[in-house]
Amino acid sequence: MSFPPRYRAKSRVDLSGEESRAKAVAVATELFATAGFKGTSVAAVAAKTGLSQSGLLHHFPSKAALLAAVLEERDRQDGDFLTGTTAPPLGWAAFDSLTALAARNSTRPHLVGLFVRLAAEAVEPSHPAHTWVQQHYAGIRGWLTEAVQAGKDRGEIAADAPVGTVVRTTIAVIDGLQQQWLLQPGEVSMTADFEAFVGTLRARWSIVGSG
Amino acid sequence: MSFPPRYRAKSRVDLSGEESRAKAVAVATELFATAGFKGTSVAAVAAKTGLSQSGLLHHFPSKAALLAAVLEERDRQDGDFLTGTTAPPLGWAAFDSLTALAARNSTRPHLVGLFVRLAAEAVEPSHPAHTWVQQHYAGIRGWLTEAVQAGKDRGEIAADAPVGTVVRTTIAVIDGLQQQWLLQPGEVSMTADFEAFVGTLRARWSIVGSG
DNA sequence: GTCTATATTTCGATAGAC
DNA sequence: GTCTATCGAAATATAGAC
Repeated sequence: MSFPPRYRAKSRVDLSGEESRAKAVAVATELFATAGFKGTSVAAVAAKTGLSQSGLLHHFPSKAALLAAVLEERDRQDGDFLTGTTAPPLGWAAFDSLTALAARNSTRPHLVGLFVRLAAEAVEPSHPAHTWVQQHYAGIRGWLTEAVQAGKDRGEIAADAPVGTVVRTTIAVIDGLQQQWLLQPGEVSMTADFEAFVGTLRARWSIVGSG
Repeated sequence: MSFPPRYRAKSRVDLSGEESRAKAVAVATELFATAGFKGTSVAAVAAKTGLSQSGLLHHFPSKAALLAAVLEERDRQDGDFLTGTTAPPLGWAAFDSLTALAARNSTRPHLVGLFVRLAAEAVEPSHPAHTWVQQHYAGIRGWLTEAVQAGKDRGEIAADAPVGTVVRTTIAVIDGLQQQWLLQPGEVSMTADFEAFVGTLRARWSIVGSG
């Protein structure tokens, strides 16, 4: 038999509290992904977490703070994939990494839904996720731009390939396929379609013998 | 000097009422485009229209009915462009029509924002615009699929071109470029980027001498 | 056709007990 | 850390006068 909570040593981490918080973030991710930020109430997150509304707001001072925690967690899960500590892939290898990312996302509809919903909502500068969305796009744009430029430098990608257009179009394909995938679950393969798109890019801009 | 309204002939169309309704639809389009459906209040639409909330709800029994009117008007403005009475363009000409549509949309941020916002929101089956969004995608998918297939039949597009993938990717590029265009106003040309994308498709799937 | 007034929920957030 | 209770604001929608 263990001591009741109030007799625990002060230095002990309150795991139960941490778990509640983590569960709330997971629940909020799911609800934000399906109903959006505006369309999700704090009460709904609390109920599905198994807390009262006040109990939830003990961990997050406001709804916006809850969103911030959700985005932070998303970045933590996804961040290492493209911008991790390992050297970023360059040239066509970067597109292969994006294909792998598409395959990975195909198993995580919640994170895809979260991004699609928030990217659309947060177009407005006043939206609490606006800065995050802008930074997300700036990040992947910069990452891919460097990869394409490096591909040119090493003679893998044609020197006259329009870097900006290729980068923007590639990002557009990923985003657009996600939208269709969410709308037609099971009928679309983001991975296969993106792979085919990369194939057309290679056919157009590869330097023969290196692609 | 004209008679006061109550003495007008009964059969006369009340233009002032029609105008209020039309203005409300225009205002709602703008607000739905920027703040989304969930994020826009009936009161906000009424205020910007110059009506009281009840005055607005006289024309539309509910907020969902207002949305329906907005979508109907959007379809009316856009419908004739791709699916009009004229014969639909076939083969590569269909992609040129899409380029023209991109150019046209570049002058109408409200309608682009409306679509991007609603397409993301209405992924959920319970959203009042869900059916509309699904029908919109089904429509453009069918339209483009027929065009590509016809391009094959007339020997314009390679017989081994993957129709479904080309169609889905093309739609994805349009949607994705719209998202980036909304997020980076002025820094992106949807038209130029889409045109370049069509160029890569042509380079890959054109039958020499006919593209 | 438009208004004022109001009914009814639901929202985000706070106060204070345990 | 979690709860009950509650506040104030904002939401959709309705009733009835003009």
